[in-house]
Amino acid sequence: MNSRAKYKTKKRDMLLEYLVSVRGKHITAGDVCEYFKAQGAEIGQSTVYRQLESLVDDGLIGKYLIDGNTPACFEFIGRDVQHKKDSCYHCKCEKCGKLIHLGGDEMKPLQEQLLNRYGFVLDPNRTVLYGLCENCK
Amino acid sequence: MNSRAKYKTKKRDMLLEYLVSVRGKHITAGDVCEYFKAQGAEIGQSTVYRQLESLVDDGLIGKYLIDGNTPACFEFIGRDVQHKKDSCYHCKCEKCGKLIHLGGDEMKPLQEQLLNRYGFVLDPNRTVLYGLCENCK
DNA sequence: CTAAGTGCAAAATGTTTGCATACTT
DNA sequence: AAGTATGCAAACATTTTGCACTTAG
Repeated sequence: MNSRAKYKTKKRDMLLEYLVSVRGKHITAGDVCEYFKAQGAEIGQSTVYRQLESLVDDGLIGKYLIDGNTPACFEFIGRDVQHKKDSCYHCKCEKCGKLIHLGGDEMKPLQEQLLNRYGFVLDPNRTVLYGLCENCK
Repeated sequence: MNSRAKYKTKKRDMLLEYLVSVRGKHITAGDVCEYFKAQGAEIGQSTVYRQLESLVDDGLIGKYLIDGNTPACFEFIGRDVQHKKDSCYHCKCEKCGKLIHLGGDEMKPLQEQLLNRYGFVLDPNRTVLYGLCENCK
């Protein structure tokens, strides 16, 4: 939780580049390891975990927790503050596991209401809306 | 996800009773084990996990995830539909743990929007809005 | 040269599972 | 009696850590 990058390293760049290339998808630490292993350009798993954490701290990627039995997911956010503010709440179907990404605008009213009424600031990264999707309900 | 109780057992009752007695608090599987160990009335950890899961499936308790490095939390919800309706959604502060209970009306707009736009039905018992409270932000 | 990053293997953590035994109905 | 619950120990999966080595600045 306090691992800002100080050096610009090759592995870090590769990692970020990969996350950018799959922008919009949810990627686990395992996915990352697998991907690079397949490329022949292996990155040690400790490095993967440490750099992912660091990228989160630097605000370049987001970390999402869908449920307890699923590994943490990471996703490129962007470098521009604009985009960050709005990014990504998620709905998860309790039955089939389907994920729905929400645009920031969809949560904005609730966000503001909670702020005004309780002084509560919603955290997009930790908040998952559970329920049943179209097909499962 | 499919472990409804078929028998009424002593251990299950003890577990539920405990959850009721600490109603409003978030309890982990570890907390449960510890508590009963301290009582001398030990319950095996597999039983704790299995019964907690079963109680969730039966809708008597809720399961919440604070973050990836923290174990899953459980909390008594209630047996009566009445109470369920009222207890609805809640916000939890990631820092101090403070819980804010929301009235159903506060979530209604979002609920309806998700339904209309995605056919997604929110589950109040399973959904926790995480963020920072007034004092912690 | 110094501080930071890397990789390995080992540990820590939280949760699940196989199986023999005990309990509910 | 038949089916379920329990407890143990072992298995699992994910993530973290200690330490020697390498690399960036």
